[in-house]
Amino acid sequence: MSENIRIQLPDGSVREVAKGSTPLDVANSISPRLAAAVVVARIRPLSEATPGEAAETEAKSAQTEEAMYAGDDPQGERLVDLRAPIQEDVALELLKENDAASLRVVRHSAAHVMATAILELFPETKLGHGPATDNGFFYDVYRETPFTEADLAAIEQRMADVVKRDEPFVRVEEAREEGLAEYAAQGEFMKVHFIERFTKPGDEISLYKNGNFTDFCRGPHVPSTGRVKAFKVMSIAGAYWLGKEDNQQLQRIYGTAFFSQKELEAHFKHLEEIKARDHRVLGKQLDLFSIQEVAGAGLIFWHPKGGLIRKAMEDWMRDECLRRGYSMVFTPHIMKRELWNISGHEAVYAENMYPPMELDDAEYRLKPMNCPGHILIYKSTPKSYRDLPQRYAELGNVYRYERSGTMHGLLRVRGFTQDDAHIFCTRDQINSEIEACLDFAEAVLKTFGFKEYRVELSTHQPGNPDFIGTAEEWAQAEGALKNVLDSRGLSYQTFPGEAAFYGPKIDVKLVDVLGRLWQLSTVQFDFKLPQRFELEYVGEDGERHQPVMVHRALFGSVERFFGVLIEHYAGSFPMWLAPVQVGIVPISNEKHVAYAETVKQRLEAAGLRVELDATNGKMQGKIRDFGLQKVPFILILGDKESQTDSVSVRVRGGGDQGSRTVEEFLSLATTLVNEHAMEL
RNA sequence: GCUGAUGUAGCUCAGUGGUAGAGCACUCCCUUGGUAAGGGAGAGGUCAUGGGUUCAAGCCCCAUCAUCAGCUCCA
Repeated sequence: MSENIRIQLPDGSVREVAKGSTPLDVANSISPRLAAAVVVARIRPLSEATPGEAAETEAKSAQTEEAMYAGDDPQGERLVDLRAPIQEDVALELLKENDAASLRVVRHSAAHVMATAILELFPETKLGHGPATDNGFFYDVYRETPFTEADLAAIEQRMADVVKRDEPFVRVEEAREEGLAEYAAQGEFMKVHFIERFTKPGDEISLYKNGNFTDFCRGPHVPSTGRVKAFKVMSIAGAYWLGKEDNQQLQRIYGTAFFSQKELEAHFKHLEEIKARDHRVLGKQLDLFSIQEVAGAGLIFWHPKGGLIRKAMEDWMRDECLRRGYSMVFTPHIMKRELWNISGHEAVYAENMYPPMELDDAEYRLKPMNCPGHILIYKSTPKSYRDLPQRYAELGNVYRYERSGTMHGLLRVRGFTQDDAHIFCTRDQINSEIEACLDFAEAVLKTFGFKEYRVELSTHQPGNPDFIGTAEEWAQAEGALKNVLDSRGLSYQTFPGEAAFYGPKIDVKLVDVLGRLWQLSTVQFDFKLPQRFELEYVGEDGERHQPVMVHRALFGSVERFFGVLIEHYAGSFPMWLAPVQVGIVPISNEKHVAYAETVKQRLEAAGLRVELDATNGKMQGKIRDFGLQKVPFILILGDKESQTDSVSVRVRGGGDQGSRTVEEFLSLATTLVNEHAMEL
């Protein structure tokens, strides 16, 4: 008895096909060319009332194991193989290669192709999991001996063979216990773990086979290995089994795949672009900063040009703090161990701190945070409710021990400068203060040219002793932060267990020009340190009360912010930040240096940062040098200019702009500086 | 901290056991020019550090340090 089901296509048309037909059948019935182009299908059952938009949460968590293996909501839409029989009325989308979901599928299939190749070449290897990632895919494997570069090349070659064989990916269902037994017999301990974790006794588990290779996998996959047309084995790195440091280490082999060689090449070009923006590379090329082996890892030397940029950043920050009612304070770099006992850092933060140093009869420690210092200032005199809020700001140098191997240019260091502030206020003032902090954070992002950002709320993990304080206190603090976010209408994600040990926090992560996310600003609520230090103020009622604290850093770390700025601008800083704003090139040293000197002086008198190249060389070379240094304006000065009190202007990225009088140029340049203009 | 790779001139890199190389940058000389590289000469290296193997080590072995790609952690 043949039963029919209804297939609704994206254009709204409905087809009746025999129950058990596959997406490929449907594609073939439309056109053979479509059937050849389609990669995977997305279906949504029509029978039940289906939620309109359900797919929102998927992207973010796609890399977690749960998301990789847990079944989709059967009511919602899901991706299926082209050969998966359809058993009910569905809305069907046939996804071709241009669909983002297809790319993930082909990458996942590429991971299987790689695993196939690995097992053919190195049969002793045990498989972990092999998901698609944002940029490609990886497969975690376990093997006693490490893979070498040559092994990777061999794997890549063998993958080409597997692709050439064009083996169909076949989905097979089998009893869970059967699968478990087989994998256990083969010593595939990781597969056994995954099956036990992601399926229940009595379940059918799904396996995907291509040729002789079988993998426990949820799918879907492209129809056959031949569809994995452009791929590359990229690199190898260690990864802990299940992400836990005390577990054994696996070898994670990274690769990437695309539908065409052209896209693969474009991807490598994109990687080149990212590399060209790398702040470590630009920091060297533009002579902004260095890290010196002889001084120690993770410690930054700011060179003169980086120093000028830092000064511009800090000047803006200090002015803005004063304008917003902060006081500037300064606290010592080392303080007695006793202080860190009181603050609780000794108890929960010691492993991130430099070891104590003995001085006279006391032990001192380098500060990893500025809060205790600011607290001591607060405590130094009695406070009345009339004094609150007290907002203490400091560009404080802190030192934290970071494990070797974690450092990364300016972005992850051992010594850095926090634009740190602590606000001591009454409970009534919490909302307005946190709100003001968020407003300040937005001003920072806007001023420095970032248009997009994300807000994250980090809360504690109940029962975890690393978080000091009672459940009530945490509930109150987390409630306060949520209130502010909600009342400001900000959308945010919540991360349980990510709070600082003394209180919950709001993090603002910015999105740079390449769409990358950076953790910078943080606003943290703290009820605990005021208790530990027994802070008080005298209220209107004449009684003693305890203030609460807000910790806030907006650059986060001046070093990290600088690193992000370098990459965001690719070293082409806007006028107000550029270390050299104007480069002057005399056409002939003999004839034009004198005039060039006078122009330089006039520009400098107006506060501009000017460099005159009077070295022996041709003007073309000097223009090139300033160009490579990404100087915003280059002025060419020759006979014509000296006779008319003018300058010939070249603008970064725009070439020759013709002549202006010195006055005209001066007013243009100073306006760009004063307005913090992003464009030249 | 862990896995893998790397460390040679200021920078980018070549150099597979037998007297350390290139380009750029630098110094000097010639050249004095019209919008992204004129020409010539010179100087510059404890081959990351410390051990070891060898008649002989930049090269092979061990350890340490640093860097890179990740894991873990984080501002």
